[in-house]
Amino acid sequence: MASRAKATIFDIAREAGVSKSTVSLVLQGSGLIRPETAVKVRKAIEDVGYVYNRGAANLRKAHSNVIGMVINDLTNPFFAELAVGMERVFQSAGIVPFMANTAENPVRQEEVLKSLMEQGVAGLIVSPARGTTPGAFRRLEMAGVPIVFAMRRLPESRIPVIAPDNHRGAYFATAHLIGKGHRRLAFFGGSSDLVVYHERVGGFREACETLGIDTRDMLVIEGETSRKGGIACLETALAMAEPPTAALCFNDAVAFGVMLALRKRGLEPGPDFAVVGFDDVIEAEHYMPALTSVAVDSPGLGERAAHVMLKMIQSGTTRAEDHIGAVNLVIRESCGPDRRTRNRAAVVGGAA
Amino acid sequence: MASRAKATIFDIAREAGVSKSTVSLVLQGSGLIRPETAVKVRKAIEDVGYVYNRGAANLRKAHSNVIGMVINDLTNPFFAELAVGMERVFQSAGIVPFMANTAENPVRQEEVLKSLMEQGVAGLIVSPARGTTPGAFRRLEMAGVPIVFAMRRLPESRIPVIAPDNHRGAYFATAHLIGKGHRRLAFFGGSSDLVVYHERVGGFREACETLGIDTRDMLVIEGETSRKGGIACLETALAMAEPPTAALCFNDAVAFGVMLALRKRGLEPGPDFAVVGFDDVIEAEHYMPALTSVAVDSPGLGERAAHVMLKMIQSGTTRAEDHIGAVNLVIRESCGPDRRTRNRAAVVGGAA
DNA sequence: CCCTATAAATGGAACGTTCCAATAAATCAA
DNA sequence: TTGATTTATTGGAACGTTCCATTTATAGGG
Repeated sequence: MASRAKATIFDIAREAGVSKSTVSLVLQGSGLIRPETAVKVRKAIEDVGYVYNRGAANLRKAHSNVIGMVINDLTNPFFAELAVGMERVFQSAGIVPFMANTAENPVRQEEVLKSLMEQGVAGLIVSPARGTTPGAFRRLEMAGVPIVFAMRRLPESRIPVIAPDNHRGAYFATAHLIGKGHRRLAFFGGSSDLVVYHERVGGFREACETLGIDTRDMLVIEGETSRKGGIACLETALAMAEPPTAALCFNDAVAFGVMLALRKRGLEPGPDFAVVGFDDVIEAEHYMPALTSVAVDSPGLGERAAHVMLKMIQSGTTRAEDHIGAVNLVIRESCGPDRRTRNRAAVVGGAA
Repeated sequence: MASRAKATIFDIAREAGVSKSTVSLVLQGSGLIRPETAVKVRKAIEDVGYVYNRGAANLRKAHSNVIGMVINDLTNPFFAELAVGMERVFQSAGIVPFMANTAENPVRQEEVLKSLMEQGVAGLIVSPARGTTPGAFRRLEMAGVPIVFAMRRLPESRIPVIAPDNHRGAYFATAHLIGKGHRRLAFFGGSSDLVVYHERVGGFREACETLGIDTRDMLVIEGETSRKGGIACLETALAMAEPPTAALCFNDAVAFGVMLALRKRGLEPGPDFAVVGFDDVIEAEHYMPALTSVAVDSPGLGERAAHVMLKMIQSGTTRAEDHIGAVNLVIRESCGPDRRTRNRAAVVGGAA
């Protein structure tokens, strides 16, 4: 019986022979209602095809149960997994989060945030777009909306962050390369407008310095964080007078690009040039050769971010502790000619 | 200056020395307001840190500008791209769509749909989860919410569908294999609870029959639509007395699995066993060997779906034409030992 | 049988907007 | 000057809910 105009609690009330207040109480599962009455009301709800108007409710209720997840790049499986991790915990909390993609575009991000604010979100988990200005979240903060950053942080912000231990991951990976005997190393890809970049390069530098690599033997080449960027980085590096023999890549996409470019030049990734990735996406394991990479557990970080968010909402605060997630260097076949570990994946590292 | 209680149009009105109605008009960009007044109001809006309450507005306005996109699997880049295509269109229409992931779970999907309805969506684009029951969208339809299916359809539904020409794509791919001289062919992966599966298998069958392949020489093996599924299919096939020499795979993930399993057995994908994928995800091009696959242009389909949705909303209808998108067989290196086309990508086909 | 305590149900105001009808001010034609 | 017309602005009701303060019914104690 689809009536054109949508039914309200008044229609249900009439149908069930009670008052609108009673219907409201039933809707909220209040124990104040006599069970038989509740049954009667629920039947009426079913009969008239009623759909709850959350907008109207929120008008009165102070806060909504809507949580927004703002992701910088959904086509990157890495971030998609982050989103999925968050969804999992919200689901079990009975909340349906809304996702929006910013496609690494700060302007787009602005629109998305505005829209979510207007929608009256109870909280926001954000993986900020590259180039986000420090003031982008001012309005949200002013409005007292709880915010959590995931995977990425902003330079000078007091908003809590859930992110992997980039520094340590880069350190482990670099140490691994040095342990394989490499003495001239490169860091490929990424750009300095990302805090993550500085953390990873920082880990790379610290490992080099600590383990006795000369400053002139460490090479940092910025580039796109994509296959294309990886290809470009390798070209640049190999064009040098004294090229590096190994590279830590900003992420796995860059690493795939590097391997592709090596092949194109007739070089074999691994024996001829060692490459390590970062993020450990699913493809890393299935690549030829399988890519050694720093695993960051993005679904786990997503879950963590969601938990922090729920706690913030529950306690009505806008502050929370940062959380730096453990990383693991997953050793596969792409780095160094060490035949002992060839064809066998091993795990070392494991940060606090 | 962030006042704890959020500002309303009344606060702005007081601040600017006008009435709430004037503020409302300014907010809607009405031309009825004297420009100087509008300026004054806009300044007040800025000063008090006002955020528009869309929920309250929708209460009055009949319909919201919220559009929901319900995706069955966001970690699959194929569907993520679909979503991105849709977003692009909505963005340029000034709409921020909300995405939700159902993770191929009909129960989850039910929750998501309910939540979106309560939120008062103006329209819904859905890639339904596997195993969705025919009645899952009844309430939405009753409520008169415009719905479009993308990529997937439901068996007996009158909801408009935007999907690739699966039948023709499978036909082209199969014809290509037969053209390479293969005479015993398999279809790998997928399961019959998906309409897409029947379309693709249908195309495969038709090509075989039309081009003179004996029925006993065409093999259909169901399986998971993942790498793992592909591996399993190949094992099954090669264990047969008279194994096939080529396979069309349900999607690229299955194809990757098949290639992996071939390698593990010391066989070279291409020369030793031809494999064709479906969907043409980005990795297909970069794989070793590069995968021949049926390209379906998912962002394009997403855009199309979004356009159809906008038109439905605009015209207040709940009906629209189906749209079957063109497909292209992108020939790379993974099928058949034909050296002439080796290392060169070529495009054939191109459906209406 | 009355008074009080408890349980169940209810009416009204409020939430922040939009939109219509109405008013006030300014302009114009005669 | 007067009435008609146009231009800007405004108050009030309505949207669908929640929640508080009441009311009504039911039971218990003396």
